[in-house]
Amino acid sequence: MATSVQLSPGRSTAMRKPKAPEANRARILAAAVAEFASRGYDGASMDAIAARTNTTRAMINYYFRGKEPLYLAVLERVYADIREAESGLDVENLEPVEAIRRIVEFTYDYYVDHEDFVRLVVAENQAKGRHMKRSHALRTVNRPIVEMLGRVIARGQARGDFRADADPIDVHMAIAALGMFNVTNQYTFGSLFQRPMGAKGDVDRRRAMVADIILQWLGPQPAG
Amino acid sequence: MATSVQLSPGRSTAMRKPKAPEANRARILAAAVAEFASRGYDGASMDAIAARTNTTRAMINYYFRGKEPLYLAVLERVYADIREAESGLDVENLEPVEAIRRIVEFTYDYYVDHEDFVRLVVAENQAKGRHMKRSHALRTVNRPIVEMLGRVIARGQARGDFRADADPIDVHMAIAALGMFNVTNQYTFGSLFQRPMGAKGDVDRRRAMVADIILQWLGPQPAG
DNA sequence: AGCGAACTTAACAAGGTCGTCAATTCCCGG
DNA sequence: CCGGGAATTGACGACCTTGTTAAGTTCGCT
Repeated sequence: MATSVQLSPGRSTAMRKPKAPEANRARILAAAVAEFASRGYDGASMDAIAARTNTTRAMINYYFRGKEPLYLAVLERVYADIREAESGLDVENLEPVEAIRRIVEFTYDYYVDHEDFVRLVVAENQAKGRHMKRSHALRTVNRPIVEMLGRVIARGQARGDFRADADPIDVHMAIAALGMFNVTNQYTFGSLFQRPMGAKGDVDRRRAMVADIILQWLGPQPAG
Repeated sequence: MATSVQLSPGRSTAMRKPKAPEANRARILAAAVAEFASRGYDGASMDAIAARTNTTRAMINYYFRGKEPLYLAVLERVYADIREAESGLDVENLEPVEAIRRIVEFTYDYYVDHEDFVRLVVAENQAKGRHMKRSHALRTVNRPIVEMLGRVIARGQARGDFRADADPIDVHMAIAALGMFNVTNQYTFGSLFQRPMGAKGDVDRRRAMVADIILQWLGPQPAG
């Protein structure tokens, strides 16, 4: 909408902080995360982001260089966040089965608690990874968690807990698929029998269910 | 005011269409499916749809009543398609384990072969089911497949093939989650180790994998 | 204090989108 | 042949979007 805000010079704006370079940047980025996650790339409006931050569209273009670079910064930000959260996982000292269970539960909870992240990932996939291709940093985000899984699986195989042909990437994919579906498809799927999903659903039960599915599958005996 | 799909009131052999009303309607709808699936609701352009059909935007608004009603018609169309395809599944005469395997394989293949459907479902979920709520027909689309699953699972439980607490909705959710993930997340996930997914991935291997996961989970012994 | 640079604001221009309306063509039945 | 209504066209108006630019403000440093 046409911003027809007329304010006398020296009134309310005078009380504003003199300078806030990095703080403003961070605030804009946070608002952009919310807006892009909520409305997608096309649906998101620079004015809406500006409105969330008490700044103007021109200022956003001053800090970032436009809509697309801002969106890329958003993607890199949320991916960096989950990577850091994953790094806090300490599973090397757990027995393989418990380690897998912890990884599954962490991943499941992270998706439930960070719906913005999930929505951004989905949006980027809907865009066929168009923007992601331009960021080299986003190419290897999944590697740490897969390597962690690989070490745990190898330990489990050495003990005979897991089947010999278990593949870390397949396992990660199954975990992510089952964990994300609750969040991503909660509207079309939840309409079925009014069964709530996502954060409002039966989180505890479903989290245990996903862990059971993965562990049953990883078990030593191949499919009969 | 017959705004909805109202055909000729009586079936008369002599009655003929003045021009090409239904043919154009169908062509517009098909183009709209492709455009909405490709670019999402906001990203889709009515002019682009018109361009795909050698017609004009005004004509689309003549047949349908605007962008949103058209989008709803698209949703109802693709959901009707999958429901009809599912109805062709004949699993009542199969043994429970084989029946589950067939259902999984059908669902998996349908997603791979109908990426448009999957993308539309994802888009609608990203929109928080905004448009879907207005269509009463879309409220019960998942019911047939879940009921089919319920009958198969009940048979399997009676034989002792499946665990007693298996829930059809949970099973359907797991199948859908694993099947959709390949298609929906192929870009962000496929970038990992350049492992192709979706229709270009190792379809046969992954399809069998999903069936194994489901059947292992359904197996009679609970998680040990 | 004064200067340069960072920061902020308001306004503009170009482009794109959608829905509608009056006018026109086309076909069919009388 | 001709009226009438369905089908189709072109054009208009209102709205929203983004990026830029020129002017103003504030700050840090010398």
